[in-house]
Amino acid sequence: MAIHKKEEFGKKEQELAEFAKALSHPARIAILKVLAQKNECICGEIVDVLPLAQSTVSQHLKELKNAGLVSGTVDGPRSCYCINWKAFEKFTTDINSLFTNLKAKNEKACC
Amino acid sequence: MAIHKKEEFGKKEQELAEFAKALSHPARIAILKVLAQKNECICGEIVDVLPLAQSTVSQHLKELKNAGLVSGTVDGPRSCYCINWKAFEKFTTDINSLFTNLKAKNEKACC
DNA sequence: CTCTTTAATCGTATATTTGCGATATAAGAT
DNA sequence: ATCTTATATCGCAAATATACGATTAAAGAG
Repeated sequence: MAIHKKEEFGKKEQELAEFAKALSHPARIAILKVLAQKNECICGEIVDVLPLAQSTVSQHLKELKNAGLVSGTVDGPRSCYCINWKAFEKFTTDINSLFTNLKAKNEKACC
Repeated sequence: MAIHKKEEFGKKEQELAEFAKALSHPARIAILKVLAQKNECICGEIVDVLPLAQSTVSQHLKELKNAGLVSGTVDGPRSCYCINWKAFEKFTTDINSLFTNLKAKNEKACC
């Protein structure tokens, strides 16, 4: 039991869910916020700002990278990250295309 | 160890993360899609459409309800659910206010 | 009242996430 | 070559999430 059934849903649903999962932890939201504010893509400065160990932050960054929300390059002894704005736009667009345009049709909620 | 530290982040971050978590499973996305399409708020019809057991669907609905994305009322022997569009708007607005307006300032990504 | 239908909840197994310390890796500095 | 600095990765413990069957609860049908 408990074999996860995520694969049995539509591609769009899976994609959106993956994006959402990347945003589903306050630490990752906070990381994105830092990256958005500082234009020069930070790295270990994030560790200083967050209440988490270096290894944990590194893990969160990896997840954001895997989800495509962040890109990172090695810069000498340190790593440089920044937000992938395109992926962000895709995310909000996908949400809207799934729900918000349907909203127009039937605004009158029944409960 | 492994005491979760979600509380140590800002309120906004936590709120956004909670919304995102609710959307972080394809089953819940699929449920919202069904609710958005059928104007009359469905209940067990969702079970027929999804590849999941009744109890599992009920659990997912509960999570959506807890996150405020869905509202439900009892209607005789059955339950009636529908989307809370206001919460949805708040979600997309919050995402935008956190990131998208920052984007305008520094479009030129460095990596 | 009893039976059926519909949905929520409980108990449980398994999978995944979160978090940290320790270790490894990689590059610049001395 | 050695030492430092900056990150990533490994291994583990604890917490959560996912899924299901069984049971419970609640209301309409007979």
